[in-house]
Amino acid sequence: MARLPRVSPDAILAAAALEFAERGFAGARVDRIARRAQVNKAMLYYHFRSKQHLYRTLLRRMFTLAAARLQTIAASTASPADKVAGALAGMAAFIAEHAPFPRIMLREVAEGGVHLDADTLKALAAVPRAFGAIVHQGVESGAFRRVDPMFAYFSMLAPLVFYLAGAPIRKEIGHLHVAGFRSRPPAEFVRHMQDAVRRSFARDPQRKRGRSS
Amino acid sequence: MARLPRVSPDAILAAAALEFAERGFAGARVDRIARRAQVNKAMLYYHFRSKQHLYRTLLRRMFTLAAARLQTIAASTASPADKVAGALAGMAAFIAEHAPFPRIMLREVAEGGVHLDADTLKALAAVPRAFGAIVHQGVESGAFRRVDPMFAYFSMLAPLVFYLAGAPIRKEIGHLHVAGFRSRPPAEFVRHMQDAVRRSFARDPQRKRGRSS
DNA sequence: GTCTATACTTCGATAGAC
DNA sequence: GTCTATCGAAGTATAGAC
Repeated sequence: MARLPRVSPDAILAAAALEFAERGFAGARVDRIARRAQVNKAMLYYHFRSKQHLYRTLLRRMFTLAAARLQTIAASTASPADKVAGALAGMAAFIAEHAPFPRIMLREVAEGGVHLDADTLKALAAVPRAFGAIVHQGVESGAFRRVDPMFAYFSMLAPLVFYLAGAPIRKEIGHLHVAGFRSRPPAEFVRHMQDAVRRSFARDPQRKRGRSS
Repeated sequence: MARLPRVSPDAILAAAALEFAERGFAGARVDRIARRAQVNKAMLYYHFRSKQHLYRTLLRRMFTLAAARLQTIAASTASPADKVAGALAGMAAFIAEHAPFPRIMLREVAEGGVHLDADTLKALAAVPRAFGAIVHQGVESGAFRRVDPMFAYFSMLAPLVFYLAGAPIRKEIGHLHVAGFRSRPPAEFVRHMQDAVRRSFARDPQRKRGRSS
C-alpha cells in the first residue's frame, strides 16, 4: 500500500525465516539469507543491524502473530470446548501459513532463549498465556475438570508443533524403510489432538461423592 | 571393568552431550567440548574422527538407551494402561539421568536429521517404534479405543520432552515477571500427562449402538 | 539506497614432537 | 596416547565508491 512497494525488508524476513528454521541461529548464514531474498548482503545489514537483530525481529513478529491468533479465539463467544478445538485448528492453520514457525519454536525452546532480548521473550510468552487463558475460562466455568492451564498448554501445543516440525525427519526415516513411518497428513493429526483433548479435559461423570478410585 | 579405566571417551561424550544440547551442532565448539571434558582437543580428534562423528556417536548411544528403556516396558507383563503410564514415567526418569536428552531431541527434529547417518536415524526411529508398540498392544487387546500408535506417540512424548527441555527458557521468562510462569516440578507434569493419557485412551462407555453424537 | 571488495575473527582439523 | 602450534576455510560485518 506504500508509495513504492519496498519488498526488501519483508523478503529478507521471509528468507530469514526459512534459513533460521532449517539451520538455527548458529547454523544460519547471512550470505544465504541475502541470496534467498535476492538482496545484497550489505543491504541486509542496512535494514537490520546484525544477524542477531534480524533474528529477534523475525521471532518477535512470528510470536506476536501467533499469540494474536489465539487471543482472538480466547475473546470469542464460543464455548470453552469449541475454543480449545479452535485453538488447535487455529495454530495448525497459522503453521500452514508460516511453515518455518514450528521448527523455530522447537529450536528456541532448546536454546533456552539465549539469543532473545526481553521484548522478544515477552512476545514468546504471550503464546502460552493466550492459550492458558482459554483453558482457564473452561475450568472456571465448570466446562472442564481442574487442569493446570500451563500444563494444558504443553500437552496440546507441543504435539502439534512437534508433529508439524517433524515432517522432514520422518521423511528421512521413511526413506530407510522403517516400519510404521508413513506420515499421515496434518489435518488428521489435528483431529486426533482435538479428540484427545476433548476427552482429557472432560469433567468426570457425576458420582455420588464426586470421588473416583 | 577394563584394565585401565580410560575415562577419556566417556568424559568426552558427556561433555559433548552438554555442549550439543546447549548450542546445537552448528553452535557447539569442539574446543569447549575438549575443555569441558578436560582433554586436549587433539585427543578428542584421536578418539572421534570429527565433530560430526562425535555427534553421531553420541546421538546413536542416547537414542539406543532411550529405546531400550521403552522396549523393556513394552515386553513386561503389565496391563496396557500401566505400560503407558510406565512409559511416561520411564522417559521422565531417563531424562532425569540424561539431562541433555530432551534439548538434543528437540534440536534434531528441527534439523530434520541432516547431520545423521542411516544408523543413527534408525536408532532414533526405535524410540517412537517402541512406544507405538505399547499403544498397539492396548488397542489390539481392547484396553484402549482405536488410536493411531504414531499419533499417540506424539501426543504423549512431545509434551514431556517439550516441558523438560523448556525449563531454561521458562526460567528466563520468569525473570521478566510474566504472569503464570512459575515452573512446576517435572513429577507433577508427568502425573498430569499420565492422567490425561489415561482419559484420552479410554474406550467409550458402551452404548446401544456404540455410536456417539 | 545499492554494490564490491575486504578486514577481522573464529573454528575445525592436523602436523609433528615426545 | 598426548600435547603445542598452526594452517586454511568460513563467516560476520563494514568501508567506501556510486
